[in-house]
Amino acid sequence: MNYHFTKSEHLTKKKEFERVFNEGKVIKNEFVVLYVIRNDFSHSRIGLVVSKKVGNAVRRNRAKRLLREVYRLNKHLLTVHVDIIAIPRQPFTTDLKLSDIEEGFRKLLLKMNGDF
RNA sequence: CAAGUAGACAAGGUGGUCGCCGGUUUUGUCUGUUCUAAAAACAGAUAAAACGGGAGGAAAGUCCGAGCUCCACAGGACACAGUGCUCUGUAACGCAGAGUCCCGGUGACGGGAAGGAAAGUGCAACAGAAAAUAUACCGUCCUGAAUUAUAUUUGGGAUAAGGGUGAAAUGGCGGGGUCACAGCGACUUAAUGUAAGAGCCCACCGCUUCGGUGGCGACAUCGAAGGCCUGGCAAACCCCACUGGGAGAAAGGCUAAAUAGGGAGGAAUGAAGCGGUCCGCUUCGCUAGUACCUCUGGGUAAGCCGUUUGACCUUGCUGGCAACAGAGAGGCUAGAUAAAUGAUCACCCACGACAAAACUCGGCUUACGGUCUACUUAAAAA
RNA sequence: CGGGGUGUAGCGCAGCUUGGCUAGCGCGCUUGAAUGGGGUUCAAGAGGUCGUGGGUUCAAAUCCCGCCACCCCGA
Repeated sequence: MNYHFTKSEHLTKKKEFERVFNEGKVIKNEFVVLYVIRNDFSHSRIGLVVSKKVGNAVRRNRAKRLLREVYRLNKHLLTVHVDIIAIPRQPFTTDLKLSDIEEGFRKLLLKMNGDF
């Protein structure tokens, strides 16, 4: 099982973000909103968007790290290759632990397998 | 014990598992160069392994000061902005150290944009006669005129010892002293007398000037003289002194890609650099529109360098009250770019606050839980 | 990274230049009058740490300094 998470699995370019936002589908639960679209690579990629409303730089970093970690540990559940943008929702606080959001995130990934 | 003042310190630790960023070494693969080719070497990319590294005291706010880069190796004048007790430190500062003076506190200690009000302009509500002018005004007294008179109105003169307001009224406070020098009011009287009271005199404090002593200096202190003649506000304009050219890492440089070529302007009193104005400097250009230059609009917008060795850190020594400086030895300590330093489990200390680099330093300010050290405590309470 | 602005009554604003007049205006709110009742109208009234902490001054919403929050602009 591959738990690595290298830079080629990040969304980086402004145009890539715009493509996902404009053309992707929206999937969400109580913690996170995902924009998803199929890509042409042999792997999936993810980008993170955290607004200033989440808090100061330390809290925003914490939110990004939690989302990155939950993706890293569960991406093997994906059977399709997609580009994802993840945005934490209002009840997302930095007091959360990984186990609090992991179950919901898995269900969203499994839902993608059926939709794409 | 409590309350308080000043300063210093660390910023959870250890281990396991799964990850992230960049560095060095080794190995593999691919590409390029040298070469006829291979091997080998070098360079680059990529993958794996090993080794060692990976946020702060404020990294924050962006409030000052510098380095660095480009514009003239940043020049002159004006404008504008900032600073404003003294000396020292520093690359520099609006910072720091040591002092002076003033203010606050019982005290340890803390705070102070602390130059100039006889250069000029301005301001001071309400109250008050008056707010900077010692004149006027009110009051009092004498006197002339009008009115039949008490009285009222009005002209002139005298009186500056009355006018009690205000944040502020010609320095403050205490003592002496004056009543035929001038003279307001009170009590008293036939005349008169009595007490209070300013000018006046003296002492002390303050102020100004001069001189002595100490200190690099701010200033302190001692003595003498002057009766004080020019009140307050410059965080009002201003004056004086000093400082400041502008833009900022999206600076700036290189490579790649893209330069279709739309619109406007230009002629020696020209355009741009030059982001307050003028001068000066530099570059380009000067009888014609097609070329050149400038502005505007549109397009491309990927990578590398800058980018971490620096006014650096540690350590003891020397000089200095100190800030700091000097020479010596040792060390290399993040370098990301949709943006790395994390997740989880166990144990321990006994629950960990505020908060994360973005070119780099020196400060300031603000946020914040804890540990330690030194010092202070009048009044009240135990 | 750089530049600018705002904060005053429940809401929207003025006053700040040149410090003092009572911190004012509109809407809203309360009470009363008028109406059979409501609206309109009229009268009276309540409601303010002038964002926050210091400083200058006799006196600060106003001047100066430090913070906080929000908004806008440029590259």
